[in-house]
Amino acid sequence: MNNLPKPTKTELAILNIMWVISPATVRQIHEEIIKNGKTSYTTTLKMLQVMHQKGLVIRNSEHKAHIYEPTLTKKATQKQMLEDLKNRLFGGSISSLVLQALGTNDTTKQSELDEIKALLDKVEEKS
Amino acid sequence: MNNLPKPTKTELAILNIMWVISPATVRQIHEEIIKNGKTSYTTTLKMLQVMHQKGLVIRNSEHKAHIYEPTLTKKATQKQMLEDLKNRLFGGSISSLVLQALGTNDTTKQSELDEIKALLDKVEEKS
DNA sequence: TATTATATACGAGAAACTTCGTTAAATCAT
DNA sequence: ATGATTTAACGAAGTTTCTCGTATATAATA
Repeated sequence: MNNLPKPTKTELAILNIMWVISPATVRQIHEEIIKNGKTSYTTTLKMLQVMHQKGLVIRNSEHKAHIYEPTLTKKATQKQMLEDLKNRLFGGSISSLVLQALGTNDTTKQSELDEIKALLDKVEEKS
Repeated sequence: MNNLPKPTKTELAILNIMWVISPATVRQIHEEIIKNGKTSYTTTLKMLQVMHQKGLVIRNSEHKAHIYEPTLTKKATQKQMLEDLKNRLFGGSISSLVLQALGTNDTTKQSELDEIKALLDKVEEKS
């Protein structure tokens, strides 16, 4: 169980960058951000300060340029947000969510299908 | 392709009620809402007015008490929000999302597993 | 050491979301 | 018809989220 708030839209965009390049300075993160659109450096800085305040990222302040890192892994965040969506829109049923997800999609690779099947078998064994 | 904004947290809570009892008046929807927590009637009314403004609900104003209904079905909204989550947190890969969802969960019913498998086979045939 | 560059902190404004009170109109009951 | 009830409309205040400028401190460099 984690206690952290769900990241907002903008926070999630920043986390996505951090999961690739962190640990990183604000400058490094900001360089990535401005590849898709204008933003001030101080905007990025403020976002990270707020995220730190919320506990979404941890930081090392030993040096002048602080080093930031996500508190949760990408996988843990995926789990958290799937859980949230499941509860708020799928009546708490993960299989309902999965069914809808599979039904929606029409371009799943064979290798991925196999992976899903394998996982299904594993889940099945446990019951 | 639909053009509607993603419903906010509170809007989604209202939509969940409407998918069960709509078409419905503000009063009817509000009665459901106050079953879990206090809210003023005018708050519910305002939410519905804003949702109508955004196109999330349609309404019939022939009578004094307007009749509201969601614009999209629950299924269409599920699809929309899964699509959004997929793009923002799963690099656009639905199978990655499904794998994570199945891995997270440990209480899937056998009947649901069978349903998922059947759907997988169907998806597979199309390739 | 003095100047310049780079970083953090902070506050304030803009924008989106949520809540609620007041007003006025329509409907109902007496 | 008159008064009470129910409803919609509206504006405004409270919250959260996002953006940015200014001030200040630290580090680099000339």
